Amino acid sequence: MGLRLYSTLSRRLEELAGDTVRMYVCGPTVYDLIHIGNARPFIVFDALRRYLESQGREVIYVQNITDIEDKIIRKAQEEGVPAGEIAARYTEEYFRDLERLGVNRPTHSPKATEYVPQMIELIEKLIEKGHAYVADGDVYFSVASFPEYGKLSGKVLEELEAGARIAVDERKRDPLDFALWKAAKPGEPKWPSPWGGGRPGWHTECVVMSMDILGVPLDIHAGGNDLIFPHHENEIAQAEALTGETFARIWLHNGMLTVRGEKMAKSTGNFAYAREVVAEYGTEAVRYFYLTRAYRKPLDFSDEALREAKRAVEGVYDFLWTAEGLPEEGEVPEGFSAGLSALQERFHARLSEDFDTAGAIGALQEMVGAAHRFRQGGGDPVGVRAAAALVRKLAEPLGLFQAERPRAEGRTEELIGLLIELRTELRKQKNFALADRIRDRLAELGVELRDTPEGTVWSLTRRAIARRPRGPGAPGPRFGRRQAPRSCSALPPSSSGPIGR
RNA sequence: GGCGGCGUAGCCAAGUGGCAAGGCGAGGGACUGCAAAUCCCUUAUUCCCCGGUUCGAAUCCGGGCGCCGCCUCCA
Repeated sequence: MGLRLYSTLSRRLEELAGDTVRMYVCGPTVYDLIHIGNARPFIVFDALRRYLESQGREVIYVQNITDIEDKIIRKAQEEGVPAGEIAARYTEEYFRDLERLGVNRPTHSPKATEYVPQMIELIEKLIEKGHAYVADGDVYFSVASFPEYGKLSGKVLEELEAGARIAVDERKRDPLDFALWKAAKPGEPKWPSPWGGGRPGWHTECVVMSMDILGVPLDIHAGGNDLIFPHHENEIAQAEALTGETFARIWLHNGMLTVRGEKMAKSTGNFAYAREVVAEYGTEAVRYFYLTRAYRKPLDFSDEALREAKRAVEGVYDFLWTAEGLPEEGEVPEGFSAGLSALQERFHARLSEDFDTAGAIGALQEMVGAAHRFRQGGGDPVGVRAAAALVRKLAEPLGLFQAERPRAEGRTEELIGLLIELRTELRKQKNFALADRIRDRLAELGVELRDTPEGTVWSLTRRAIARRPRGPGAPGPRFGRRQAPRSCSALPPSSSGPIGR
């Protein structure tokens, strides 16, 4: 099945063709833990990648690590440690957070510091071609030398220049020119270059690393929509001024995560660390939260929204785990099977049109509902199992609904079985008081009993699975304003699991 | 001011020309000893407003209103 994606560059849907997809997604600057808003592109584009792979395509997925940058240097100075130590620490934490978010590792995770010689080479070529110039140990890209500047963001040079917000730097020939190379100030990390010790500018690394690993043109270049200008515009300018060829065919940009309508950002303090949110609601609730909203639209973060996502995920698991306990013999009636096929088609149709994960998940939910009704109507259990298997298979690329039912450990299962046996006897004797007491006490212990026509079944309760190791009155994560980001060591140890713990 | 986008039920949200998906919540009913789960019914005659195009518009066009993002580091 084909796939059309909305490209920021052309402002329309573009067919993504080819058996191999070369994809580049802007990664983190490793100066602090990522917040939950940062996680949006990681989750969404990871899901896209996995969907493409499920279609049988090969995806080479590159995501950079910006490990040298002003914020890292500032943090290092604050802590009195080398910048490299800060970068190494948060790089490691970043990969841990990806795991917590259920995001697969990129095929390549190049670091900026590993590409300094190549960046210098690129800058030299741009100078040779007259697109860049040296000023006092800095090197700037000359925006005026690239007539197509502004084509991604839709900006017009003259209007940008009229803008009063652009800081005027005496060394620049034009206020819009941007730094390719920054001379080091005393005490700052530096690499040798033809223009003296310094470090590369931010916009250059993505160009060099993507071209080195993937070549040009990229099939997909993706990131948050706050990167459209100037970051991605500047990437295009450098890459295309250098090669004269299209840098990336399709530009994808996700919408921002907001809090009460305002963009979540470190600088405004209205953020929550990704790992805190995962610890509170679980990996899948977070993914479901993101994937049930079109990736290009803004999405408002709140406790309520995450709780809702969590309940929805639990509902699906309830279905899956129940269905998978049903007998396997029998045949799936054709009518029901056809209904499932229609929903499966809808699932793919939705995804193939600008990766509408929300619409696709709607189709999965309908499968769940249809299966419930089928069973209620006396349908063959095998049909219900078939529906469950299909939901699992289709949701796999989305990183949802893959968890197995949690099992009790050791002899616990047998002991629970014994209690159920006794309780069944009590119910026969109409001793409901004692029977209910067993049920209530087990519930307190996190074991939920359900009396069905086929007998009593039990499960570790969704609520118990979700139970947090904190007192009932303890505060949850704070999503309000926060003054200073907390250090990593102040955070609780990592936790993971299919739907929280 | 420029550029881009958004406005669909109590809340979240899909749908971009042909009877308004889905989720969460709420109310009523069935089932149950009671629960839980599930099922059934009810919760948008209508998609921010006003015009226009069309046999037909939430969907296209024009004009408003409101909100947001970018224009500075930013996923």
